[in-house]
Amino acid sequence: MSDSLVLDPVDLEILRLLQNDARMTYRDLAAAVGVAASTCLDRVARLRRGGVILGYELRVDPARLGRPLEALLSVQVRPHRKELIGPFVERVRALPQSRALFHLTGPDDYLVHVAVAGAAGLQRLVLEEFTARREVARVETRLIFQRWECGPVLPASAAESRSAVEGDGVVADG
Amino acid sequence: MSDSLVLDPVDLEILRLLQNDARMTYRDLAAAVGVAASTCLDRVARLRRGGVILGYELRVDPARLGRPLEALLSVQVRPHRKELIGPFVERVRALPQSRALFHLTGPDDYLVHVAVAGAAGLQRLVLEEFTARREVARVETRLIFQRWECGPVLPASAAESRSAVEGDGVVADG
DNA sequence: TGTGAAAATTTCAAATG
DNA sequence: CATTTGAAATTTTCACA
Repeated sequence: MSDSLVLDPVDLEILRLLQNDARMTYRDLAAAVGVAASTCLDRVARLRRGGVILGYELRVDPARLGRPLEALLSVQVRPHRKELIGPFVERVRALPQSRALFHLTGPDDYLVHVAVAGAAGLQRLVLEEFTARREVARVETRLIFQRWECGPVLPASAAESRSAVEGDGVVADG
Repeated sequence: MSDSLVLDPVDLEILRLLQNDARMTYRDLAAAVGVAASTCLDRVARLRRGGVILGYELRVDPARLGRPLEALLSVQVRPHRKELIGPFVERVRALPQSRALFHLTGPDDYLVHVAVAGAAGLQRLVLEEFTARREVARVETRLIFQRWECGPVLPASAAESRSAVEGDGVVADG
């Protein structure tokens, strides 16, 4: 858990490949990266100990499990006090429809990603589990038409972090 | 890819366990579920062929990769035509800061989940990659204070799908 | 679906540069 | 001192009962 964990090109390539397919064998990983399998094992163990790798997840299709409709619920929790938000968070996390929960800046404090069987199930969820609660002041429901995954998470480059108003021009695309 | 894939209790338990730890061995899985390892292998292969299991993901900590700040960008794409949104989607997906992209109902068409090095990097990203684009009419930025994972995705029960206004009472919590 | 054996992989201790 | 080698332990995988 040390905060300074130096990642060399081998680590980065391992992370890139494993984010593409987490079940790649150490043997294949080693061949792709150009080191021995045991070195891959060491590196992955170090990345795990260092907190870079948090775990291995199974990606499932909610639609195939009878949840073809996904939505994002923006929820405003009224008196935003610890005594209320603690139970609220735990209750939302325990809902079988919940996939993820975010605490955000802005007027809508929480965002809940849910997967449901259909519009009726969504209505029921919003009315019974959110609107009906005293601590919930407002719920805004938006359906997810489509979702795209993006590339692997890689270390931020120096250029990404530079301020937009200093350094080289802001919108100079010529 | 057949649409009707019957999932028995063994399948469900395998899905539940694998969503908890996708690297569980078939041997351990078999012991936990109470069937032979080869049966687990068969079931997982069937679930994969059936499209229930989409893949295996590595969960990494963006903060450990120099991206301690995450945000959600609500983006309104102005003339919402195919010729514009195709390139927009692909450009956003290719950004190293992007983690996920959603097409939503509502006034803000797209939601982009990003991970950046800090406020300066976020400002630069919003100004240069979104606001500066002709097709982007509006961007609203909300920071993610915290994120919680929820339980595994499991099949929707009949009760979940029932309409809220028919059947047994709506808010009868007595 | 289970059994058991073969193939492949993971994992580790000792050797290497 | 990280990396590789090579072999042992474990796991995956498959043919057949």
